[in-house]
Amino acid sequence: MARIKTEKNISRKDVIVTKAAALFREKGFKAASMRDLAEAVGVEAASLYNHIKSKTELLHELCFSVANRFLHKIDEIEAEPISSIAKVEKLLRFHINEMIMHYEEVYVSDREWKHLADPYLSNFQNQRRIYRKRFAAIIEKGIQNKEIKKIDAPTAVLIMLHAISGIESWHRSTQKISAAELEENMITILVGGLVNH
Amino acid sequence: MARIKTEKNISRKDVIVTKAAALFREKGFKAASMRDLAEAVGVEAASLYNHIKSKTELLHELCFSVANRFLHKIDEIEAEPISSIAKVEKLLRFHINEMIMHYEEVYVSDREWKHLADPYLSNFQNQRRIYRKRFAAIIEKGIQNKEIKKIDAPTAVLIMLHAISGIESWHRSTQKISAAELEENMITILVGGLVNH
DNA sequence: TAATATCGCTAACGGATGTTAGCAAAGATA
DNA sequence: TATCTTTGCTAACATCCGTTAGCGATATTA
Repeated sequence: MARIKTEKNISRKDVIVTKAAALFREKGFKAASMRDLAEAVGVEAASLYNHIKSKTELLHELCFSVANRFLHKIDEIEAEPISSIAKVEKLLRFHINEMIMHYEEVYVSDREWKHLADPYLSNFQNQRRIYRKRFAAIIEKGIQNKEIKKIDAPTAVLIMLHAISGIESWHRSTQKISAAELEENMITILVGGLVNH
Repeated sequence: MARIKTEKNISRKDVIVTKAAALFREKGFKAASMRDLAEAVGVEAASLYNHIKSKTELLHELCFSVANRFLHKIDEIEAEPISSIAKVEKLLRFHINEMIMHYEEVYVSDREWKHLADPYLSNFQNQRRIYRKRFAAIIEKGIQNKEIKKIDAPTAVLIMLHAISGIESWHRSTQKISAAELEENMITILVGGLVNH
C-alpha cells in the first residue's frame, strides 16, 4: 500500500495541492484528470478524496492563496512613505519574484480561475478587480505627481501584469538568463515605460 | 430542419470556425464541448461533422491562420528601410490591432495551442520560436544602433507579446477607453520602455 | 420535374471523467 | 496488546465527451 510521503509540517493535502499546481499548469485544469494527479502523487484516484473534497477545491486553494499573497503585499506597499514610482517598482518586483519562485501556483491562479464555480468565481473576480484598481490608483497618483507619464492608468496596470506573466516562457526556455538578470531587465523596460523623463 | 445560415463568400465551415473561436475563448478548448458549439451554431452536434473533420481541426485552423498573419507581417516589416525602433513600433501596432479586431482568434491561438496534437503542435511551436527570434533580432539590431536600451532582447520580446495579450482584459471591461486610445497608451509605455534616452 | 449532392437529424458507440461506497491495511494511542 | 482513526484500495456509478452510422429532408443541377 503506497502512502503519500510527507515531511514535517507538510500535510498530505499540501502535497496534493502542490502536485495539482504543477499538473494544472502543464495541462490546464480541465485537461488534467484526477487520475493523472493520483499518478503524480503515487496513489489511486479515489484515495485523493480522503484528503480533499473535490477537484475544484484544489483550484480554490491555489487561486485564493496566491490572491491573498498579493493583497497582503499591496496593503504593505500602500502604507510605505515612498514615491509612487518606487511603489510601482516594489510591486512589480514582488510580482516578478512570485512568478519566478512560485511559478506554477501563480500561473494557474492567473490562467485557470475561469473554472472556479460560484460563489468562489465572483469572489475571485472581485478581489482581482479591486487589486487592479488599487494598483491603478498608485499609478494615478504618480501621474498627478508628474513622476509618471500621462497615460491611462488601468491600461498601464494591464500591461504590467500581463508582461510579468510572460515569465512563464522564461521558465520553459532552455537557455535562460539568470533570475536576477530577468528581474532587472523587466524592471528596466516596464518602469522605464512609465517614468516621465 | 435548421440550416446554418451563410452569407456570400462565407462557407458553413467558416461560420463554425468563427463560433468555435468565440467559444474556445470563453470556456477554453477543453471545456468547450461540441454540443456547446452546435448550440451556438444552431444545429445538432453530429451535424457539425458534415463540415469539419474533428474538434482539433478547428483549433488547427485558428492557430495557424493567426500564426500566418503574423509571419507575413514580420516578413513585410523586416524588408522596410526604417529604423529598428520604427520596426518594433510597427510590429507592436499590428499586434495590438489584431488583438483588438480579431480578439477571439488571436486569444485562442495564444492560450490554447497546447491542446494541438503532433505534428501540428511541434510545427506551431517552431513557428512561434522562429517568430520570436526574428522579433528579438530586430530589437538586437536596435541595441547595436543605440536606438534601444541595453537589455536582453528575448526578454523584451516576451514582455511585449504578453503585454499585448492583456487587451483581453480591455475587451471584457465594462468601461473601455477607445481602441485608438488603447493603442496609443500601449505604444507609449512599451516603446517608451525600450528607447534609449 | 427528375436526379444528384448537400446537409441535418436521431440514435448510439466506446471511452474518459469526477466521485462514492465499502472494505482492508497501517499508524497512532492507550 | 487492544482500540480507534487515518489512509489507500478495488469496484462501480452516472454523466459527459467526441465521433460515427444511417436515414430523411432540402437545395442544386439537368
